[in-house]
Parts: sequence; C-alpha cells; structure tokens
Amino acid sequence: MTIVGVPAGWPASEEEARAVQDELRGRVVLGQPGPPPGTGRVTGVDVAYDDELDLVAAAAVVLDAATLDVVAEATAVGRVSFPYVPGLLAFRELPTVSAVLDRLPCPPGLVVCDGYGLAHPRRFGLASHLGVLTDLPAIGVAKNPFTFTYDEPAPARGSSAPLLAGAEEVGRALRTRDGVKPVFVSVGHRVSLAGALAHTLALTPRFRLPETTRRADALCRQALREAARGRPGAPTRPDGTPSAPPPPGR
DNA sequence: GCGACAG
DNA sequence: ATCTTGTCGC
Repeated sequence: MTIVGVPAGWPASEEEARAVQDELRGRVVLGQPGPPPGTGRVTGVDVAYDDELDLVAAAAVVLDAATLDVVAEATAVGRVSFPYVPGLLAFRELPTVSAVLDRLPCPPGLVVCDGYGLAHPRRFGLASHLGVLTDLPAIGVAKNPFTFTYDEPAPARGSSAPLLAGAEEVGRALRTRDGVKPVFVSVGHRVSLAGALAHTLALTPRFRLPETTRRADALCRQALREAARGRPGAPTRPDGTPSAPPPPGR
C-alpha cells in the first residue's frame, strides 16, 4: 500500500503555516451561490489518526445529492504532516485529503469538510484551504463552536443562529434535528452561507451530522485499522526478524 | 501571564 | 482526534 508523504516545502513551523494562510486567504471565492442543493454530487472527507504509528487515513465518499446513495469511495493513508494546533488543522489533514480526492474515479462536486471554513482565527480554515487548493466548492460543518460564540437556535430542525467572532458573523449554529445540539456551518470556497446551510439540511434527514461526514468517518477509521494492522508498533515475525522493510519516505 | 481552542 | 462499558432507545 502506498503511503502518502509530506509534500516538499510543507510548513515546518506554526509561524510558517500562519504565513501560508495569510498568503492563500486572498484566493478564497465568496459570494457565489454554489451548486443547487439536492442536485449533482456531494462528497464527504474525513481523517483518522494513529499518532503512535505516525499514520493518518483519509476517506472521501461521493453521494448522489438527491438520493444520498453512495456513488464512489476512496481512501488514502499517509504520515502525519503537522501536529494538531488549533487554527492550523489544515496542515495536519490536507496532504492526505488531497491525495484521497485525486483517487476518486469521478468529480466530487461539493466537498463537505469536518471542521471550519471562514469560521477561523484568520478566516481560512480547512474548508477554505481545501477549496482554494482544488478550486472545488467546499463548506465546513463542525461539531463544536471552537472559539466562537452563538445564541441557542430555536429547538426545531432548520433553526439557526449566527456564529460570531465578536460582532462578525463567520457562520451559523444550525439545528439539524429537533432538540439536538446544533452543528456549526461555515463557508469554504465558492458557496454562499445560505447554500451551505441548505446543503447541510439536505444531508441530515435522519442524524445530526451530515451523511457525507458519517460515511467518510466510518470509512477512514476502517482504512486506519487496516493500515495499522499491517504495521504493528514493533513489527516482528514468529522468528523475531523484522516483518517488513521500513516504508520509503516520500 | 493563564486558560481555551476545529480534528 | 483518541482513550473506553454499559446502557437507554428506536
């Protein structure tokens, strides 16, 4: 199995990573409506980690937006490319996520990320970054409010309240199920906030989290288990010799 | 300076 | 993210 490495020139420090965000931020396209909800394809991407083994597994699951049926899937396994630092999540996930999108047999359509887009300290979260690198329409749907504030949306599914960075609205707290904790939606690239909300609702007919995220989450965990199975911490055969040569760096 | 902080 | 048993409910 090929292991995705860390790209040459990938930021090695937090300072460098923040500079990259400041540089790429200007390439985000806002104000486009984005694809009509319920049409075309919607792709969920997610990542799972094994820091012990220095492995990261990414999955992309393409759904028919109208039926939510799975149209295509792909996985990719890579090495951890950056530590988890709030505000720099993209540098941890992007190399493997880009690789997994490249492996899809069809165009992804709208990409739904597990995390934020505009709702970010420098307004350039994972969904924005991925959108800029691929030029695909992208949105972020997160499970937590991060550092932002919001008022509780009304209890009915579909209700939302502004997600605020001070007085600036950077996204919405959206109730996807009656009486259940909201999700936090923000714009990534080439999609409006209204479009992002509509897509999120179309993807949550039954559960709090989008079908895209749920499918991608299950798949990347499975891919990680399979990758880790082949690479135990101290790989040995019954006779004690190494079971596999060290994987070539990339 | 301290605490909080997407995944 | 990940560590983790049982438990309540559809």
